Amino acid sequence: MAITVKQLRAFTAVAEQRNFAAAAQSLHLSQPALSLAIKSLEQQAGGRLLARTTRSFALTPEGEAFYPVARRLVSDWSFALDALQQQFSLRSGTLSIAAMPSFAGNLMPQALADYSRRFPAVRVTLQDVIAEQVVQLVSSGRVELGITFLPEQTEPLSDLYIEPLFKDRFIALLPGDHPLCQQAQVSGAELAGHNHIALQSPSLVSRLIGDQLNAAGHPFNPSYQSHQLTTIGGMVANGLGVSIVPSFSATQMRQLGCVCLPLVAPAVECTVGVLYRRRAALSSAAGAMLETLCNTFQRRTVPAITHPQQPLPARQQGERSDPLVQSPAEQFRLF
Amino acid sequence: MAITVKQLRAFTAVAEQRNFAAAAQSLHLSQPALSLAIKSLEQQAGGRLLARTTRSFALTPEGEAFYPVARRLVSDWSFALDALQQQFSLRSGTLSIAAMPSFAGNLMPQALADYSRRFPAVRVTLQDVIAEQVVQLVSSGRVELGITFLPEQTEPLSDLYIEPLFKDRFIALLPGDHPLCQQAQVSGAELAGHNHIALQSPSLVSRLIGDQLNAAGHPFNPSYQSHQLTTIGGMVANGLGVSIVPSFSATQMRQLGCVCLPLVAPAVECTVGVLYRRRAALSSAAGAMLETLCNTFQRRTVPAITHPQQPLPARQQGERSDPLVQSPAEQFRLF
DNA sequence: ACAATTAATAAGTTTTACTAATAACTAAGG
DNA sequence: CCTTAGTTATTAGTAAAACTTATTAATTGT
Repeated sequence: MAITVKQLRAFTAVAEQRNFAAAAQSLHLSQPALSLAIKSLEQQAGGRLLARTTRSFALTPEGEAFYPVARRLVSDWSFALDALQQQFSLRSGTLSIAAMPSFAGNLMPQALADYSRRFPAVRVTLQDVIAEQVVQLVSSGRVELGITFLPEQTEPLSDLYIEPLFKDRFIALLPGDHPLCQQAQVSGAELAGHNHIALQSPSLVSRLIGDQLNAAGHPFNPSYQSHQLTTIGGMVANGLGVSIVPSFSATQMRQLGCVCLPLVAPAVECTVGVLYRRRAALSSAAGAMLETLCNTFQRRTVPAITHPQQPLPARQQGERSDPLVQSPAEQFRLF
Repeated sequence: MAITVKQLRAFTAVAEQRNFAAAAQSLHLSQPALSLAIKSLEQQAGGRLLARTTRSFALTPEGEAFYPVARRLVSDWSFALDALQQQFSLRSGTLSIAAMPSFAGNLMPQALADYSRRFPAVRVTLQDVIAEQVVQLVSSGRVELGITFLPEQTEPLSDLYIEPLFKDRFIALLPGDHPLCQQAQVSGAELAGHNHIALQSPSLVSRLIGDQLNAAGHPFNPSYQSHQLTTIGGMVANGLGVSIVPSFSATQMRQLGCVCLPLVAPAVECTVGVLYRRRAALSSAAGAMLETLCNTFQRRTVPAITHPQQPLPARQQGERSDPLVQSPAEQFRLF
């Protein structure tokens, strides 16, 4: 027993059309239903809004005063709820994500292209920041998704969820004129004698590399550091030293004049994954991006993941079957 | 199947209390009902708003974005409908009425006092204008009620409704030192030889007076005219002539120094009534004023009305039994 | 006064909303 | 790892409401 949206719609329709039967039709209602709706509205309001007889029609002074108010209420209502539905159906909205620079520059574009082709109305903000900041941005809630290397075990990822994408095998970066370039691959031992150029250290990535090299008995003491992948590429290309970088930056590195060779003994590997706070709390826009990332990268070369991983069901844009259900197997927590 | 106000209230309550059971209680609902309301809201919106598990609670990004919107919608809704109910229950609102000056100055105050005692929150605007303008203001809709003398028959009152209040017998106005003042009453014949001072002429009132005097065989040719009753009183008091005015201005006239005597042979009578456009189209504020006027004046001295007239049922302020019903006998149309 | 038009009412059915009871799920504690 | 406590979801049954068709009442123009 409260005034409903339907009743206000009924009122505005009748006030506009000045005729119950016509208004009822435009509301897809029978005329008696409309009569009852108006009657109920008037009872709850405490007085008449429509001065109606069978042959004449007018608004009461109260009705006259209330009509624009009702119109406004109804239109605000529709507008707000349309906007909400639009957000869910990805016909609008914004998405903030963060990715480590190597990924943002080399792999992200193809996922972004796919995504924005499917959801052209969603505005995407991509921040390329170093791995540590990716984690920070996600856990502080300033971005919804973060893409970075996943620490192998028991790292301070607090209560973030992860979605592994693929395991990347790092590659050795050599100057074009370096003797090792003649080989088909390079070992940790062969790199040991050279100057190492690393991304800023201490950092997640350089620690990952260092750990794995050290575990194999090779020292890792970078001589130079840079924040930018392109700088590293340039330094290596100009003979300042060698470096170890993710394989997916190979194209970029070759363009800078480096030679890229597989790194073996030890093979330095690291898993790239997506971070987020709570699976259920992802926006539709973020959920769709996560799905796009999985579709694009999870069935990649090395299906390296320890957990059995099945790709997300391809949730189509038009399909609205039941976006609320989600397969529980999709999600798991770190440690 | 549409999003309802109740659902949005449910959403805001849960979002605020972060707990279904508590929110359900504050909404006077059972917890399952609230669950269903939220579920239905989410289904119609197209996605989740609340990221809830049995142990954790959060808003999804969409829910976070929608919460202030929902709050606003709900509060606008409540505000607008409260205002409407207030208007009907006469706890706010405005009322515009017009009355001819003699009534506005002499009788209206007591009705106004009663009204504003009962409905102190209603703002009343009273225009005192000549009879013709009263009719104009009512029929143009610029005031809701008009109080004036009613033309006896078939006058151009277009489609206005009337509520007769009482029949007033006009009185003769004489200078204090006039020989006729010694009499208990004055006849038309006795006034015939004197200068007549009338309200502006041609006007409804002076024509009414003239018609009735002429019908009795007495000439009526006013020598002076004035727009103001007080001016007429002053002129009569100073011996410029005699006049015929409504009896209810007697007090005012005596204060100005005139002598008031009953006018007989012919007794000039005219009915004072309330005009309005459509009974059903009266605002609550106007309806209450009409009722007040009837209560105050209809059971007065001369119950002169031709139509059988029963006073309006005293509709009390607090009583809200059924303000929509109205006894059909209360209303009738002129011609 | 009658016919035509329009709103209100009545009766019956379908749909919706609610409650109580129960199940399912999550996180904490043993 | 299992249990327990606390919380939400589901189910089933019932009460209420909203809707539709058919009918009645009322008003205005002829």
